[in-house]
Amino acid sequence: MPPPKSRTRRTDALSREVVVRAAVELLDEHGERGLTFKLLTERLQTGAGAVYWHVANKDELVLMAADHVIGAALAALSPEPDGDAEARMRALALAVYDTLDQHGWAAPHVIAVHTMPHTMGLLERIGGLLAETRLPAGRHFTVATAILIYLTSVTAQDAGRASAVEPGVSRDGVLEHEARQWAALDPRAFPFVTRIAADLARHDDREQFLTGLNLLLDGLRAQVAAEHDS
Amino acid sequence: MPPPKSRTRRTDALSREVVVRAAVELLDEHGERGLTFKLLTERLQTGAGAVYWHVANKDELVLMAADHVIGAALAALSPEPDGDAEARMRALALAVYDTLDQHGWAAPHVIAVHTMPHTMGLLERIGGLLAETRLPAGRHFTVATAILIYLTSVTAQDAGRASAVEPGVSRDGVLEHEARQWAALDPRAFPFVTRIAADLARHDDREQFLTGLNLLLDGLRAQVAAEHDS
DNA sequence: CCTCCTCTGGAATGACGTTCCAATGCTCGA
DNA sequence: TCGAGCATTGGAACGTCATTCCAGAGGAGG
Repeated sequence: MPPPKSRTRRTDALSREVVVRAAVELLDEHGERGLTFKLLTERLQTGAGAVYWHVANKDELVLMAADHVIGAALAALSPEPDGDAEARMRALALAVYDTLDQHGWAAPHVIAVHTMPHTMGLLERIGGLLAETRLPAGRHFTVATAILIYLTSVTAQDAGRASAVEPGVSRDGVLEHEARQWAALDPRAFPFVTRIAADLARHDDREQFLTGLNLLLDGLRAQVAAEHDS
Repeated sequence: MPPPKSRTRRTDALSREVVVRAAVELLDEHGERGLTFKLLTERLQTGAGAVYWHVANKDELVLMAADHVIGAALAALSPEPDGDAEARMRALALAVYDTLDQHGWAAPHVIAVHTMPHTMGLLERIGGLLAETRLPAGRHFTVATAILIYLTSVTAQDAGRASAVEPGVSRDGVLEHEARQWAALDPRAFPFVTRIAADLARHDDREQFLTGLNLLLDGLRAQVAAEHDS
């Protein structure tokens, strides 16, 4: 135990890294709303001023925490799996999906700024796979960002449902309730929504993510083929 | 002018509708962070208690404001345009994109809950167009929600960049700064990102949205064709 | 040993969302 | 026409939070 009371320099030095890691822990435990400087300083056994010496403000802290999570996901993935570019794209996307699903607060922040180091690493991975296809280079930017956006935002959507309200209701509970609302609509005004209400209650988030991703990848393949024909 | 001072019932009655409309105004003017009950009660010439009589809390208010915006966008679109289902899908998506682009705060909330009345209206429109294609009914739910999610989340991304910091920097300024950061990376570690850095500065959000949407629609057409072959 | 400079802890501040409550006038039955 | 009850209002009060401020403590370098 380091000297406990005196207003002195600590041996277990504070640092950006330490603060961010503690923030990730608290975000995982309590969600974005539950991350407060009170909790953070308690866990770090320090005061607000010390934390503010290392990070500019709460926004920046959350941003760095989200980037930290993406970095961990990419690091855990390092050995490139086998298969063609499309299969590896799917594997990459699913790995990131699973990570963001575990850290429900992170997804909305991943693409908030384009210059977070690990977000750029993720985009680099996507782009590297894209470069293996015969998609014209002029479209690489658009397609890569479309995939990145789809990935992060669908996850944000799924995770938001999971952690919307703290305890009491499960993800399934929310879905069932929403599905009942859909089913109760007037079928003449809402023929489509009433028809698919059951699908909402039954669907699996991860599987649906994959279906949408396949839609994107099929579109990509179709565009490559069309380009090649003409 | 109604009686100005006495703590009395007003002739220009408060109502959910009035409160939500005022909230939309303030959100447009000051963004989500700038919407406070102080500003709201000042504009409505009332007190906090009166507002809380009509809405449960700030979260619900923002949700209703976002739904209000979607409702306005759908209403302005009512006459169905010509063309096949795919063309009309594009027109619908672009109209909603433009509306959400004008109300930068709204997009993240549109799909936060599946039971907002006008969100369901939007899904109904998408589904109606989907039903005209030969996509098997079993996939309608997944594809429709994939399109809805793409629509709202790309808009959220674009709008976030526009209104991230209040004044001082334009959308172009942010993009240019981000592009410079990309270009400054080590090309050996980030061959892809450095190569497309110029595209980031040059790209048009709306056009890119359309490209991604076309990717989805091409994928849809390819899947329909494949289904029909087998 | 003295002097910056880095880093720390906690007190103080101001803004905000939300709750509470006394007061008011409309509505409706008598 | 009158009174009771109820929907509605305005604002004061409260607790929480992010952020700022500051007085100091150690280490590094002269």
